[in-house]
Amino acid sequence: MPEILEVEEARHLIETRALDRTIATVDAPDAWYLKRGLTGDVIGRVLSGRRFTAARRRGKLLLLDTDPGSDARPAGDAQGPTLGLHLGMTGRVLVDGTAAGEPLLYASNRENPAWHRFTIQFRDGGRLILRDPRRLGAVELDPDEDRLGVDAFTVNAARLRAAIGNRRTAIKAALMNQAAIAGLGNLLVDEILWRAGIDPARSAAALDRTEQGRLARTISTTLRVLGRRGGSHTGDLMPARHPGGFCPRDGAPLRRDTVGGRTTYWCPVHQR
DNA sequence: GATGACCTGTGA
DNA sequence: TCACAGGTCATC
Repeated sequence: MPEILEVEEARHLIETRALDRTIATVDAPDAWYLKRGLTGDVIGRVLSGRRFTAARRRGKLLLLDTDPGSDARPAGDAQGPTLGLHLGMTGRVLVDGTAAGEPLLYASNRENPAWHRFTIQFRDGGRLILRDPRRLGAVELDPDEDRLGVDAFTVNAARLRAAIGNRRTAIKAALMNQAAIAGLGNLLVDEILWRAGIDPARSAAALDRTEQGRLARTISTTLRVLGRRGGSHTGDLMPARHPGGFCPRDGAPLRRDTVGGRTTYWCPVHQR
């Protein structure tokens, strides 16, 4: 389940393995996967001959900058377009056959070429693949980065207050709103609110200053701790996050509700 | 602001 | 056989 931590792993993989390699061809067999009118022909023409110069990330959106390319193109372009990659729910990036964080898994037979929604073939023979069984990811060109709010890794108390301080919606829904704070998904938000001791259904605007500060620190700490552990699924709440589960902190039966349209596990004893 | 559709693999 | 998972977007 790619949330900000998994996307960051993918970004790092691309940064260390896929920059400065000339693109030969692009294989985009799934037209539905290309957004905003983009076609396989266009993306192939636009990217061939260029190299990725930087791998950036804003929230869950991967941003790959390109160089001007060497072929006949309008002179004076300082750089080429930016490729935007969304991993959706099941998307993973592979560079030369390896995926971020899972060096051995893809050596198994859990590989299906039909899941390769987008492939970049480099002239050196290697390739970057976006593998996505459920097709909820996306590829676009020059995405609008400003549709996303402040990146969750940079949240502090002041930014949190500015982003969601006066929203009337449930705090969980506010934290998952990518236009407010970019990067947090269902699992991370449940873990964060559980750690911070905040009821996910409370109005975001109802949090006082103390709670805002605690929540901001918890977001920061949780991202760093779970990032070191290996991803969104390594949270302390995760093993108990199933029907009949008990709170790992105080042993109370967890509640399972729908908040912000998503399945939510939380502890009615210490989350208030 | 809230809800459902999109899509398909997984597990009960 | 079917509910469920979940990021995002259109629509209510």
